[in-house]
Parts: sequence; C-alpha cells; structure tokens
Amino acid sequence: MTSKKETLSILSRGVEEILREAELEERLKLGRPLRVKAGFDPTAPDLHLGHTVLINKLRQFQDLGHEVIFLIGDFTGMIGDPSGKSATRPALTVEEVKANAETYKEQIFKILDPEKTRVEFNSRWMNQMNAADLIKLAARHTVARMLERDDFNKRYSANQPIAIHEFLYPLVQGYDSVALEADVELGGTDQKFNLLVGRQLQESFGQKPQIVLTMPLLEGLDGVQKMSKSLNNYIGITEPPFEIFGKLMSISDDLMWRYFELLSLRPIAEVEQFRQEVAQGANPRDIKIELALEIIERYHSKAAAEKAHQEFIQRFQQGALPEDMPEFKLGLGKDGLSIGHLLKQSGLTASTSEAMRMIKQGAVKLDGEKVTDRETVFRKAGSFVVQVGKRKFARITLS
RNA sequence: GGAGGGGUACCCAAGCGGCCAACGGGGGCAGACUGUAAAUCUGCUGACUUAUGUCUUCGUAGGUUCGAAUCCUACCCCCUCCA
Repeated sequence: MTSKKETLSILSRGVEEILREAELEERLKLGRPLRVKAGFDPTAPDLHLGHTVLINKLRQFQDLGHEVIFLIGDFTGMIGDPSGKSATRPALTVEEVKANAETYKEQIFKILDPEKTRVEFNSRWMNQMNAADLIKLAARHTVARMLERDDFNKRYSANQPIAIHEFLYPLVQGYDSVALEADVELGGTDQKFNLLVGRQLQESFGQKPQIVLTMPLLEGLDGVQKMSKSLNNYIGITEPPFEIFGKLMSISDDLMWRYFELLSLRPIAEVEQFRQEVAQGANPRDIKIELALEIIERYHSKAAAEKAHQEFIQRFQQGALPEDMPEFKLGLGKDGLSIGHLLKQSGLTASTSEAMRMIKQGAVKLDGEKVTDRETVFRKAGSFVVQVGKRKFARITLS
C-alpha cells in the first residue's frame, strides 16, 4: 500500500496546478475510488506524446485504484464549432465519431488498463436534453463569469465577435461533470476555465465540486512551442519505433528532463538518479536512450525498442546503411541518366534544381563516395546506393 | 450604407516603373563541429537534363509601357473607424 504522502506526490508530479490541493487530500482520505474524468475532442484521434501527458496522469490515478472515465465529446463534435479560432471545426457524423472512438481506444489502452477504464460519450445525456433544459442550464451561469475566460475577454474588449453558442461549450463540458458526478477532472492548462465551470455547476446542482488538475502542454521537439501536428514538432505514438528513437535522440538535453518528468512513468527518484549521473559526467546521450527505450516499449514492445536501439547504433554510431531502403529501377535511356534526374526520379530530392543544390553542398553520396560533379551522367547499367543528407537513402538499379 | 488601410514566396516583412526570382528576419534543408545532441559557424531555400539560358511567381482578370510586384481599370478577400 502506498502511503498518503506518496500518493499525493505521485499525483502531483508534473502537474501545473491543483484546485484545490486541500480538497484533493481530503477526498483521498475518504478511502473510496475517486471518479476521474478527462474529456477528449473526437476530431483528432491521432495521439502524439503531447496528449499522453494527460493520459499518463490518468494511468497514475488508475494505478492507485481510482476509476478513470475517458469521455469523448461527441455531442459537441457532432455540432461542430464554426467560431473562434482560425480553423473551423467540421461537424462529424455519427459514423466518424464511432470510428474515431475506436482509434482512440486502440491508442489509449497502450497506456490505460482497459479493464479499469470507463469510456463515455457525452451525447448519452446531452441528447436527452431539450431546449428548455438547456436554457435552464444556461441560467446557472452568468455572462460576466463567462467573460472572465481569457480568450473571451480578449475578443470582447477587442470588439471581436463571440457567438452565443461559444458560451454553451464550457457549460456543456461542465455539465458532463455533473452527469458523471466527477470527483476529479483533468485537462490541459488551456482548459482551466472550462474545468472550473464544471466545479461551479456541480456546486449549483448540489454536488461536491470536482477537484481540478491541470497538466502543462508539452513542448515539441523544438523545445519551445507546444507539441502539435501542425507545427510538425511531434512524435506520434503510432510512428515506427526507429522514427521515435531518432526523434527522441535529437531533442536537447534540457528538454530531455522535461520529457522524463511528463512522459516517463519511472519513479521520480530514478530520474533524480539520472540527473546526478549526468552531473557527475555521464553522457546525457545514454540517459536519453533510456527514455527512448521506455517510450517505444510502451507504444510498441520491448523487442521493438531493442531493435530500434540496435539500428540506431549501427546507423549513426557505426555509419552503416539502413536495413531497408527504398529501391528504384531506372532506365538509362539513349543519352544516359544525369545525376540530377536520378535524384529526382528516386524521390530523394523534390526537383532537379534541389538535386543540384544538394550536390553543391556536398550532401550527395554514391556508395559512400561524395559526388562533386554536378554534371555526372550514368551510362552503364549497375546497382548502387545513393544517399542525400544524413537520412535519405535509396538503392538504385540502372538498366 | 459611408471613410480609410491592406492582400508579396512556408510564416512575418521590405520593395512602389528597369540593377527583382524579389532586402531582412523566422522556419526548413545541407555542410562543419558533435552525442543524429543543444548552442555556434557557413551555405542553400521557384522550376527546367545548371544554362553568364529559358519559363512561371508579388490577391484575380484585363490594360498602359520597349519593360510592371511597382502605373491604370474592374472584381474578390481581410482589417480599422463611423452609421
């Protein structure tokens, strides 16, 4: 059995804010499993490591014996959200939501225990509501309080439009907590306001207000901006192991500690141990390898992690060629094939112009030999390996 | 409805008749250094069998001119102020 102090330290690891911590302590003392809820948008079922920060936290609750509710916001997803941000969210069909939900499950159960996870859809209770119910719900909150939310506030004072229904989203999310009688709700820091609406609504419905736990948004591979697909600074959990390995190895040492804190399930003491080793001169690279192994093992398998590690060593420490690389059979034609066209046709460069640039920069190798002559023309049949930069390879057969 | 400002390459942003394939910054890519680190330095960053060559690009469509991202006309879109 874990002691109360330990429990709290596990649960507060990496957390941005707990509202309110005293309440959490108190509720833990009740000795019953707490209902822990986290909501997910049904539009983007492709999880990356940034999303897993929150899910990891759910897992920690689960490990401590609490009940985790993975809530899919299909009701709101089916309405769509035409307002606010730059991109309009498209309304999803029932089928799409279902398909996305399945994908979600597949992915989250690599972290969560399916036996101990309750998956819910908020359409279950929201579809029961009629207009009068919704208005009654809306009556429980005020415009002034809505305007406290940062982005509403900014838009309001900047005279930018706020559609009425935008006020309804926090209400619906908050009502989810009422419907589920949640004890705890997790969310990203950007969700703080919505989570607090949940607290307030619960209170107004005579429930004990949920404890709100916000998780930081994970920095992406660049170490600065939040991890997101559109910024292309992410690691998807379904990516091939070797890719994940490589991406993790290329993060900065500073970022590595951040990732340990938020992505690793190792005890903090162990991470502290690593820190000390590095302080005493250990190569941070080797610690980074530990991180990469752990993460690949979770989303793939131990064997896959080992294999990625081996391949990494061979590729980058011993300079070996990758095991599989794309193969191309190209025709020589009457006048032979120029190097520029070869690179373009094999997809190693986007255009012959780019091919020429790459050669000029010394990035192109033929069987390990740097190509210096941009006008190289192949006239004889044969087979060889072409490399562009550090990562792009292809086996070419000319005939 | 009225007045004004603006739309330039992946993003920001100069240019306002020729020297503009378009300054500068960011991002990205490549090279050096390394631990595929990070940071730093250097180069590249429209396409075309690379050529002191051609073609396409500055919201869209036309026009003026030997010549336009730059001037004119129409249209579309965005922003600010007024009603």
